[in-house]
Amino acid sequence: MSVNRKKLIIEAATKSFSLFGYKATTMDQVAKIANVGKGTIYTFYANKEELFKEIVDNMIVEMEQEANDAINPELTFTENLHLTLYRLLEFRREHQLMIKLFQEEREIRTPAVLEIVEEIENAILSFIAQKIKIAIQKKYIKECDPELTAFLMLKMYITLIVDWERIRKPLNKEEIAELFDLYLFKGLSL
Amino acid sequence: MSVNRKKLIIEAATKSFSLFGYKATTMDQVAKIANVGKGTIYTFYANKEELFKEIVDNMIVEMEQEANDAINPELTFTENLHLTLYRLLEFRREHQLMIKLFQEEREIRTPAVLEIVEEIENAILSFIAQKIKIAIQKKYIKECDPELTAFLMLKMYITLIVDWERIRKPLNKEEIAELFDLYLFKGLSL
DNA sequence: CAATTGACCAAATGAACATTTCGGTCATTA
DNA sequence: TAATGACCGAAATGTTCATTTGGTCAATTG
Repeated sequence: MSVNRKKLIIEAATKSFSLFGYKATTMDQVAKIANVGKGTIYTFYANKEELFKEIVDNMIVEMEQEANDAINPELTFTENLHLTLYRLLEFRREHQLMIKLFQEEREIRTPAVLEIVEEIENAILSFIAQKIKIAIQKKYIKECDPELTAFLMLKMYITLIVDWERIRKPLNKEEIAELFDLYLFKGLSL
Repeated sequence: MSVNRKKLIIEAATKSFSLFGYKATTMDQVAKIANVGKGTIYTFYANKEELFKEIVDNMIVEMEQEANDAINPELTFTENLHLTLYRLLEFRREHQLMIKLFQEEREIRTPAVLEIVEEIENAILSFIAQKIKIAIQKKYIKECDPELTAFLMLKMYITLIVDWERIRKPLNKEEIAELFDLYLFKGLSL
């Protein structure tokens, strides 16, 4: 074997999906970028969707590493949670593939992309839920449903960062941290 | 004047928009239901969109009455807030026009409907923001940005009722009240 | 004469058909 | 035996044309 063709294909596919999204990426294109015959792709992956899934799964693994790296054991749970979520959202903003996918999800609604975006959301959710479970065990926070809490946290974060930006001026890192802390942890009641 | 033609037109249009949505409602249809010449509609409204706006504005007024009726001065601010939001969401679920509009917003994306749905959301938001301002003044809750808080509350409520229902079993009225109270008012910190 | 009407028009819509694109196969090749 | 790219059919896309529909206005009505 002269070169690792599978690796070439993965690299080419990652590049193309990131640049053009799922729908606009053709198998011919991937084959061409990878300098590989189109049929070769089908010796490794049964179809376009499977190839896509491989690329996205790689990305999810990277995301989890990214998130874990953000955690600093010397800081409080709240601070760490915020750092982690923020890192994930920054990651999303930076990461070409992520951006293309979320765009494609709302604009084009390709079924394969809808499915995958849901998978990504689930990966993020179970990651957060995991951390919440530990926090409850260690009595850092009140007793609560970890999954529902994770869900609410993610939605709230997205609301603060993405949705609010659409109608008012965007909030910076510190403001978001403060608000997140006020609303979810301290609570509004006096 | 034998009959109030404007009233006939409003009733016919309300019926048709509620039943078929904005796009699927034709001016011929409205004229026919109202037993009125099509041209007569144009003596009262410049175009279809204006007629639509009249109908929706009526609905918003009804919604505000509905919400205000839900308020019971003997209950706490938190309880009242919950009752109000819940009533609004129930209202939305019950009200034909509201349902059709929200459907049309995500499925057909008629520009006129997108605009109007935004207007409805704004009406709800300023209503909540109003109540929050009073609550801050009266020291019922902590100092905070009323608009952002209203925005977050609405999104959180929708998350709990609509979004969560899509992935897990739906929450009932009491559960939602409890969660809303836990997360937003009491806070998670110990 | 003021209010009302519906035939009429231009623009938007969508059905039907033609054309192109693209995922996936497989006979051929190295 | 691994790799390839010409080829196939289905699905997406583009095109044409008949129908629908928002809006106008001359005729009509009371």
